[in-house]
Amino acid sequence: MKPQPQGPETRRKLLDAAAALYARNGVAATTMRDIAAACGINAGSIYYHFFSKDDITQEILDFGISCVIDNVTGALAKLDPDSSFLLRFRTAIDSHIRAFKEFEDYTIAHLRIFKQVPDHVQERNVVFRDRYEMIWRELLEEGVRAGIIDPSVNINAARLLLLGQMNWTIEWFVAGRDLSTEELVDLIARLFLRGSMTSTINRPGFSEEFMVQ
Amino acid sequence: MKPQPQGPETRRKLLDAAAALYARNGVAATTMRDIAAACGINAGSIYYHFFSKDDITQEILDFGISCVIDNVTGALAKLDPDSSFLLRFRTAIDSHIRAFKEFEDYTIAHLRIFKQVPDHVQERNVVFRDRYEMIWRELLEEGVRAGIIDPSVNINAARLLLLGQMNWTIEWFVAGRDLSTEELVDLIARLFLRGSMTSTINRPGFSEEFMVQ
DNA sequence: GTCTATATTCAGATAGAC
DNA sequence: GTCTATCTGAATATAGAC
Repeated sequence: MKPQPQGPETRRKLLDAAAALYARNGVAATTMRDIAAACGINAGSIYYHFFSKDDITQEILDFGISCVIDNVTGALAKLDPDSSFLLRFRTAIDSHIRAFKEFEDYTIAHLRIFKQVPDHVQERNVVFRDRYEMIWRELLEEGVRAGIIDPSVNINAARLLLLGQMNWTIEWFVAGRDLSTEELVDLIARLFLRGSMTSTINRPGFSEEFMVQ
Repeated sequence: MKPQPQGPETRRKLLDAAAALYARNGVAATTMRDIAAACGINAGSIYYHFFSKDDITQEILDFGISCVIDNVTGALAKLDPDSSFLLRFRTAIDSHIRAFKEFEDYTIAHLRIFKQVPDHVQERNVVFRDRYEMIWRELLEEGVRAGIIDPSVNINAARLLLLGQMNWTIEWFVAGRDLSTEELVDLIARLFLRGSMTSTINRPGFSEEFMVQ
């Protein structure tokens, strides 16, 4: 079953509407009246479903990351237990990008508003963020153990660069416009693993010469 | 001379204060009273220097990208005219990352608030954004012509991935904490050009096998 | 479970004194 | 060039009817 925020119909419609508005305009610029209007009810009625605006914000942030965790974890779990690191890596990228698309109002809201919400809301959400980082930390360590990723690479920084690159795709990627989702996933995996150089240049030994100032 | 927003002292102090507040809290959550208080004046006095809040926002967005353009353009111009693509590429990354740090209130504000400002403010700012993308477009095309970047790589998408990766560093990179700026720049250049694989695996021919599902 | 009505606070912006 | 004072609209949240 497709994951979704908890609760009855109207409550979920309110969250969906709020997520879309947050993603587009930010939290402070989104009013309770806007959220209510998008669901055809009045602002006062929201308070039957939620304690406060922060309460709504919290739920959107939490779902915006946990839906990605579930999608990536699920995709990796479905793989053959002894599938290669390369397949697992590509699967993780693929399920990350597809989750961002499938739940885009929540995931975009999550990324765009995180730094602009009250501290106590951020703090509760960090638990999810840490859990997600751990998935990627373990995956990259697996790549090092498998002899694929060079141990000389700072994999903490590399992980943050990789995730940042994927997160930023929400700002420009529109599936099927110039690029299919599959092509995007392939390119991200390729750049991270093999880079962009031609095969003839990208040979053992070149690493020592190529960065000399 | 270090670039900075135009105008007399108080005006610049107001912009500096507004940029810092925008970067931290977003536009809508930043009040004219907040900005004024950070400069030790009253809210009404701001209107001697600016027409409106949007006027301030526009100037912060425009400077937040033009300072990066100036820094990168300047760094590339200082290079020997026949320096290698590899040096020019690393220099561009280096000057981008350093400009983001040097003008961080403006650059972070730019990236965080862009999608949340009125359309007419965004539209005026897009001129600068396009100019910056052009610098990188030409640089990557130069890499293809030099035989360094594989022509099979979609360089439009690769450019957006690279810039996105660098932009996202504002969310996690603190110079000197786990990583120096130079190490970050090296890693970004390395991953984009050579990837993360070990030299023994990353040989010609491997490209055909490694991505099979 | 949603309504109307409203209390309270605070936003952006203006006017005119100094 | 900055001040004080204030207009006007709009925000979150509450209360009680239905």
